[in-house]
Amino acid sequence: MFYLLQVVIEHGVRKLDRPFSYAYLGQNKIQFGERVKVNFNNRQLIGFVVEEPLLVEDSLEKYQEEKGYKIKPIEEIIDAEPIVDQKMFDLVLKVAEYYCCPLIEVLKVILPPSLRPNSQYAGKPKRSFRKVIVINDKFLSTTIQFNANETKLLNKIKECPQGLPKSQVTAKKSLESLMKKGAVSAEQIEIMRLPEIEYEEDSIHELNSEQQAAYEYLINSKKRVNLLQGVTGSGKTEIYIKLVKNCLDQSCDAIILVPEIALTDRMISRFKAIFGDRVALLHSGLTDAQKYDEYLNISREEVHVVIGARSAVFAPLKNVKLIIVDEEHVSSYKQDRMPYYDARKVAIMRMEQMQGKVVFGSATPSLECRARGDKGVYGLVKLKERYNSAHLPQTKIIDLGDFENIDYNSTLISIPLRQAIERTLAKKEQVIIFLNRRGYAPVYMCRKCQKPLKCPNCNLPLTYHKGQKKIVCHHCGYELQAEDLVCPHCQGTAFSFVGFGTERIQEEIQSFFPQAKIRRLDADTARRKGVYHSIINGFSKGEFDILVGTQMVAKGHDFPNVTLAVALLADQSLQFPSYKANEDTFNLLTQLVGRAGRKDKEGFAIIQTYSPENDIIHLAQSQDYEAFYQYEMKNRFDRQYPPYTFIVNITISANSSKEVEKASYKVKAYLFHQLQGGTRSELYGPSIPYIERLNNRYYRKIMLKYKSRKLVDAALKGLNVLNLHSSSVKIDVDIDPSSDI
DNA sequence: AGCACGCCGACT
DNA sequence: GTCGGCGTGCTC
Repeated sequence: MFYLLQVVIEHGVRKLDRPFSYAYLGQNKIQFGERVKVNFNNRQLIGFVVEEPLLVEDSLEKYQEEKGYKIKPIEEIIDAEPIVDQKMFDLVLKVAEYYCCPLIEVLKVILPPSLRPNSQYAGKPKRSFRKVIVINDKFLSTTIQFNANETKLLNKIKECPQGLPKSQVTAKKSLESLMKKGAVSAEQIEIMRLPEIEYEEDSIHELNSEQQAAYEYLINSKKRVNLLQGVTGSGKTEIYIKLVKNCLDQSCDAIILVPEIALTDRMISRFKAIFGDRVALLHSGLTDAQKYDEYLNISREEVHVVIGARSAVFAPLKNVKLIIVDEEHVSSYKQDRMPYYDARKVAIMRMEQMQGKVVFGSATPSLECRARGDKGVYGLVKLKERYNSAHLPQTKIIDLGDFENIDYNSTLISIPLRQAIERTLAKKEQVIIFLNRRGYAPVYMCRKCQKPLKCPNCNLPLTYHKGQKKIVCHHCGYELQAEDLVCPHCQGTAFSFVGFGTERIQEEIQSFFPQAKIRRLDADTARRKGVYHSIINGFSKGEFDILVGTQMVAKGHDFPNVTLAVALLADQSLQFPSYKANEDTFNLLTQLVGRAGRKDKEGFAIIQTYSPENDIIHLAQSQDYEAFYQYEMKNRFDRQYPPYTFIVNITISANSSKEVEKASYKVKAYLFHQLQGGTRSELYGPSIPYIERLNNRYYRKIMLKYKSRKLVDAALKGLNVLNLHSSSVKIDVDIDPSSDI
């Protein structure tokens, strides 16, 4: 007699993505949803029990003989209780199925690090206990005499309803005698290492009539998914708060997804002020121990609202009936590594399962989302009033190709731009300058042979970092000291740099405005913890005049004294070889321009470009989302990209270019064969991707466009068992990728 | 993923 | 004659 277990093992490999049978012969309870230690192919691994154990009456030997394969007993039960419940597991199954990725990989993302079925984390932070002194209940009904010291300690203990931590007791003698008399005793209590959330006092605001109408629309909508499209400053947060309150009033739970916790502290503060202890915050800044406690805290229904980034969509709340996705258009909701899930899609799956509602909020919704709103697949409600009534800045496009605008002093900081900065500084107002490239110069070139230095692992140009005196690969992190460098082609020792990064811009602007205080915000300066916030807060308080930086400066945060926002080179994101380049550029420029929108002062924005006639740049200039939406939908239709089709990126990689070449043609031939007869799909490639080589691995890409998923599913599943000869070959499947490169 | 098994080349 | 390269197959 034994328990038969179905166990998935920790390796996230397609070939092993199925349950293996194990036996449990012990006397303890073993349940579905617990982790176990198993011996798999002579190695110690962690597995996860995916079915309720089955009691088999036969002996293990007899059963093995019937089945014709060996069934090993498990080594150990890790969890005393299930760590995933049936409902969550059903969601995990759906996600793994939709995204064609191993089940175990999805189990790993939904769990905090120390609960993951992964040997790497074995024995990592668990519960934490502390010894406390508590009053004995029985003692309350008796009368015992105490001396002065004992009474003092007793009163101190009485003040702590949770018990007085033993470490805080200084009068050890008195404690001893109190314990002897039976008045108090020592107990182990579990402590939660949850982080404090800072917030300012606040209460629920009255909704204006437009907000109220939108709120009622969302409450009454019969649609599973609803889009709340509201211009910046229209007060979407107020509506979120009302929706969450309504949800809690019905004893249901809610999840609020935000793109990045760091950019959302105002909203978090409001939620915390209004819902207090019922709110938990999940983010990457927590320690493993905190993540563990937070997971437990949420599972035990101590909280009913969870705010967090992408993975918070899996928060183990038991009765979620509302998921709000703020800034729905942001691409960070899609995970760009295994498992390639999209939190927006998972939110819909989870609410379909729970019969709850999804609310997507955005000022500039993604085309997919808005198109579904227009088609009536999603509900759609708009907010058009700005109730903080900041008006749009005057936006000027500067043609960098026009010699009138450029002089020998700088090719990227045009004459009109310099004048605008000068005017702004003269008024004691602030400037934001955006350039999407960090470092000093993106190309470092030998003067003798004119060849740029390239990364030996990735074959891409190395970026010059002047401050650190280094030449760095931005893709793999490879770096060289800039001093005593020798050209690998011609042995030349003199180098020059081409192009601009934020570091160089900071230097040039400083030379034009020696008196101005300038700070830079990019992945280099924000590397150390807290630097990001100190720069943002410092700029907000007016501690410096000009903020130069990458993407980071365009997002979130309202700087009341910024009246000039500058995109130095708008072409950069426009030229990006992705079908989403237009959409990303429009969003980026719209956001950046919005940074200079002021209530009481006149705001200005400058967009520099070599293509001043470009439609997207003009649409961003006029901040006209509706026009942009119409324009880009036509573009997507003409080129048959989402939302008119679905796409899948299949990336093949191997240790040599020969291997990857061979394997990619094999994959293409296989898929082509499988999709024969299906008229609603098309294959492109194999092509050489933008990053052809990374860390000495070679890459090829195949894109699949489809309208119906039917045949596609079977074809992609077949990749699991496709024989590719060489073991270094990997196939990565990204369903609904965030871009097509 | 990670490991054992097995079949060919170039060494003591 | 043996050591070790990595192609192949298997894991409850």
